[in-house]
Amino acid sequence: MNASLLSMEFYRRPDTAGIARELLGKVIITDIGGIQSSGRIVETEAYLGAGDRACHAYNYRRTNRTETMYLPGGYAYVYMCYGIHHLFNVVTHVENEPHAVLVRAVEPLEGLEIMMKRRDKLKFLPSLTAGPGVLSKALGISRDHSGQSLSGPVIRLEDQGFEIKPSEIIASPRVGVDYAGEDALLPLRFRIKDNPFTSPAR
DNA sequence: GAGTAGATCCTCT
DNA sequence: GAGGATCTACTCA
Repeated sequence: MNASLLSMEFYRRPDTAGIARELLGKVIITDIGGIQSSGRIVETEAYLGAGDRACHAYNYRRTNRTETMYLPGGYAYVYMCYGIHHLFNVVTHVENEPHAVLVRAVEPLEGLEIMMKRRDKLKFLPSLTAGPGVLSKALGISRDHSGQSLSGPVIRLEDQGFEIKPSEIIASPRVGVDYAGEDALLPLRFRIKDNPFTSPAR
């Protein structure tokens, strides 16, 4: 296998939307409690920092929670939503520019058994990792991992040689951001065409 | 198979 | 003290 860790230069470019598109097909590997599990990214969503009203750090709002997004690219930003779901983000751009890419869905590769166990599932179904809340649960990612390096021992992002053709990538507008004016029209959500592990289209 | 309501708790005002 | 980048189960057809 031709696996290579993604470089810091990859994350630290100013083109967050481009990074979100290129993350499709890359592989997330977690090593939690000595057990390894991994999944291929099939759906992402870009958050363009201070100029993006849908982003937590809009207008450079700075709190304990968003502090992680101000790190330079290459770190994990994990936060809790609705009290029960952990959402896994990849921090991009340079230090003090709070851009991030939300990973919305992955296709399981290794550690199927441990993922099913974490999700209390007996069968292998696409819904195991199709959705931002459930994929982090399946991979064992929690709020404790916010600020972790993406080249570190616990969480790694690798290029394992999966090629995604441009014609297989669907870009669509994000939902629920009508108020954001022109930003609402930007196609910042990326998915792999016809992949059963993407979350259902809205 | 599709649509809707409720769960549940951390974070910011 | 209100709300949120969601998921699941239950209802109805």
